[in-house]
Amino acid sequence: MTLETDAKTTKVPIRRDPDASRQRILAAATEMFAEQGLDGARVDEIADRSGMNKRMLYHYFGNKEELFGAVLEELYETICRESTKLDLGTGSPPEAMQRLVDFALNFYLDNPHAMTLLNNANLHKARHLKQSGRVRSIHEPFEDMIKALLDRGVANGDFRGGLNAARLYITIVGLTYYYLSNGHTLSLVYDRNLYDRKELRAWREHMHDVIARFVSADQPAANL
Amino acid sequence: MTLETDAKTTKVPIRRDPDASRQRILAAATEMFAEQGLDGARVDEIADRSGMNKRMLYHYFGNKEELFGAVLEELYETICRESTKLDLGTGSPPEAMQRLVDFALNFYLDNPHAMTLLNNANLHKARHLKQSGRVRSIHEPFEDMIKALLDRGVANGDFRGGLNAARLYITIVGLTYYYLSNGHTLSLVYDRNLYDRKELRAWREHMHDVIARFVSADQPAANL
DNA sequence: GGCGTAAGTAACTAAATAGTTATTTCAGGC
DNA sequence: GCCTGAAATAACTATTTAGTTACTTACGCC
Repeated sequence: MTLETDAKTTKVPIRRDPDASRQRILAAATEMFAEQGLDGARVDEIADRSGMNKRMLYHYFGNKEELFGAVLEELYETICRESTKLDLGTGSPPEAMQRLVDFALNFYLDNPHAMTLLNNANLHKARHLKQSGRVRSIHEPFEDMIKALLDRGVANGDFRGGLNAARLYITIVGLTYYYLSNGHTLSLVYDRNLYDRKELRAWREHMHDVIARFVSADQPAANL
Repeated sequence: MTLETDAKTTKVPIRRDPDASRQRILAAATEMFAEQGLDGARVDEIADRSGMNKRMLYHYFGNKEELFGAVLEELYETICRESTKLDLGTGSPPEAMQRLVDFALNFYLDNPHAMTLLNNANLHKARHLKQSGRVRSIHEPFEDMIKALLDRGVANGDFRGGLNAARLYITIVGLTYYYLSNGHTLSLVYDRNLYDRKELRAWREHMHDVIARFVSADQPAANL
């Protein structure tokens, strides 16, 4: 960063920056926990990767478990921040629904960390997140956005009525998440690489198809 | 104590049973790995729980990683064994498809271990299964069964053509798996317990609905 | 019945690992 | 300028952990 003019001194003064230090630790921890899981991750390596002293990790976060909690909370914030960029109020409802599907798939493609982190959170029955309490409020606006889209689609005659926003969302993310998170074992079973471009493109189209048919008020385009 | 034939005085002879010993270790390991993950599980505790000496674990399985591999392989065998019990050749195609969906959901409900084990396998990019090679052959008959069902449904006029068996299967398991595996964080987000009977029943119906609409040749009846 | 091998045991070890202690260094308010 | 508390460091420790060693005990085969 910015350098002082005193190059002649024997000791290079250490520029302090608490916020940046905290953030660097959090970033290194996110990476490590995602790669190795909560128990597989090593505190010493997190410290090394962040370029910070291990003691600082305890200074800012208390202990390994709380650090993991902080990582998860930040993850939910990221999910929320990205989610609200989506404007589902414009375009035709079916087209907006496609954008919602694309958003979910793109998000987890761009944030591969997210899945292993969430898997670990669930392995521990989400106890690291239960303390937070913020999770719910973080999700709410997103939920409302989907509800509004469904209402708009029904009013429009594109979507059928009685659809549940939460179930729709779990469906979309489920299709994304399982494919990507279990892609290694699935690739083994099906003897091909589910992560390559062609396979991913096919899966995206498949998801569009499944969701379109699910919400559609009438026979989905196929062959009528 | 000069009596020599008394069983309880000197020593109780230990009955040996290699197969049973191996199996007990494997069962204890399955439990532990499922609860705590590969890195969270402790070799000493696996030994304790199985009632065996830790040395036996190394005798039968080599080391912790290979033991984990053995657990995963056994899991795939279980999945295969259960799968082939399904007879999708009888009943109407839509009814058989419903049974397939129920099978997936029931399997993961009855084998909660399976999901955390598979999550761990994927966290380590399935490297523990790559050695096995049996995985693919284990899956094949199941794949064929689904293909046959799809063909039957198309011939029947119930299902549309051009459906891909692998994608259908991934879709069904994805809907099951994500809901159950990430139920803890989802329950937090939606502020209700997704594992209770009512929620589970609703999700089962939702899955039937999604799949029925996906495979249907025509407009699926509104509330089948 | 005795003999070789596999099953089983207890106690050990070397390396890791989460968390601490004691101490120094900087930044900003007065 | 200087003083206080937060930021940072290096070296340490008490445990834990996967894996071993050296040994004993039962089973099956001739």
